Amino acid sequence: MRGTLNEQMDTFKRGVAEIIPEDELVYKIEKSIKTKQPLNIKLGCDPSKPDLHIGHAVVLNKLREFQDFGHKAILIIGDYTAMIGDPSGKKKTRPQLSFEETREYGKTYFEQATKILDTKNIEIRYNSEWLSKLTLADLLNIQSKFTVQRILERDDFRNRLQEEIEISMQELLYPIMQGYDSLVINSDVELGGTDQKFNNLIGRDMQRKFGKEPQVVLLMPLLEGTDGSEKMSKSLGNAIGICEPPKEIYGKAMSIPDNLIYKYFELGTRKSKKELDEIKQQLSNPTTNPRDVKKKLAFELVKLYYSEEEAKKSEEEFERVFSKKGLPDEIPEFITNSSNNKLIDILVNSKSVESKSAARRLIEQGGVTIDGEKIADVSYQLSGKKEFIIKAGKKKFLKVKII
RNA sequence: GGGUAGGUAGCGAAGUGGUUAAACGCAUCAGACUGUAAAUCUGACGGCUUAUGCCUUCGGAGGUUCGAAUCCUUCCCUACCCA
Repeated sequence: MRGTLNEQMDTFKRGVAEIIPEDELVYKIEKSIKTKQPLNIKLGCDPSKPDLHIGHAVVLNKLREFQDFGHKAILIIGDYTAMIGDPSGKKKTRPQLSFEETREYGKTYFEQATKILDTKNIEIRYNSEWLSKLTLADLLNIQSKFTVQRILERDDFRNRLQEEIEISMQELLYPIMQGYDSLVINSDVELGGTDQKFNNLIGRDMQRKFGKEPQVVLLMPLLEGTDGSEKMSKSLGNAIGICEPPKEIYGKAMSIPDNLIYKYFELGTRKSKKELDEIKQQLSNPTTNPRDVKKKLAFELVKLYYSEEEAKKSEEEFERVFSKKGLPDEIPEFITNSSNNKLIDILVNSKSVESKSAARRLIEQGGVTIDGEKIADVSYQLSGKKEFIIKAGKKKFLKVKII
């Protein structure tokens, strides 16, 4: 254990949306320092989508901070609950996963999460360990502590009720099961996004109803995706995955709207309070081009998940390809023979576009260049050389070799 | 069990016998402008050997019709109300 109460609280409060209740967290930390006992910090993980993005990283970063002060991270892989589907923020019922799938995804989750977490001070638990053993009588006993009204208070449910969108019985049970996890592992603090507030509070209730000291709920803001409006999520296509290639991370970070730069710094990186203040100041200075601050952000993110070297490379390529309209250093090759040298076919056969109609559209709209020259002729054929560089749309490059 | 309203392209939502590959909005893609921003403007947005041509699409299957997303039969699914 290390760190004073103030050091810990300062760190833990950074970037946080809500601590319920804060004075209990103070109490728990004081107790922990006095008894030299680390706190149990719970984080529930939904293994249904094993591609972690920097939205997930927000909470993982916070968990890492707790670890850095010596507290114990307990990752609950919700393999059992994933078979039900978490209704959080969803208007529709999620697809259910098989037991095998959730196990496999859980493993992937852990592998990716350790890009952020300290592997030493961590405990991984699958909630099937206890949930699968519950008898109907156990479940009835747990359920008897809660009322239908209490569960329906949740705004997801309320909204769906109002909008006449189905809610399945098992979804209703989801918060109960998740809350039960807290009881079993004796969590002192549960981390989550603000969308997890209800679930996490049920955990608090659960512990209290069973005579345990209730957990503190610490909620992190949700990070908007690259589109700047929706919450970051892979299915919305606005996520920056932490396992994506460095150039992708860099490029995607550059595409976020300016007003999110600070938030990304605050929630997505490990910058200190002082550094954050500097960034804030730079951004408010009218002579600063926000692009330059954004470049730092993009650099920082690549550095965080890869290395400084990769970050430099990504930055160089970004400048070359997009600022100077040059070529990336790796271009996929496509080899074709001279009897099939129609541009439109090459675009389709190399899977650069989805269909022939799409290829035609792209050409007609001026989105295709060959060796830097715009081609507007749909029936264009490559000839005269053995090698061509085709650019289709904004991001797709193709090196065509004719044999 | 009874009643009512529904199921249309990635999503939302028009259309209720023909000029409908299906209005409109969102999302997406491309172009212009740029900082691969954002905003804005323009265009595209089922597929095909580009054709004022063909094929596939309006929950599934069958039927009526010269012609169906639209009418009929049947099946499946959802919500709401009553019990």
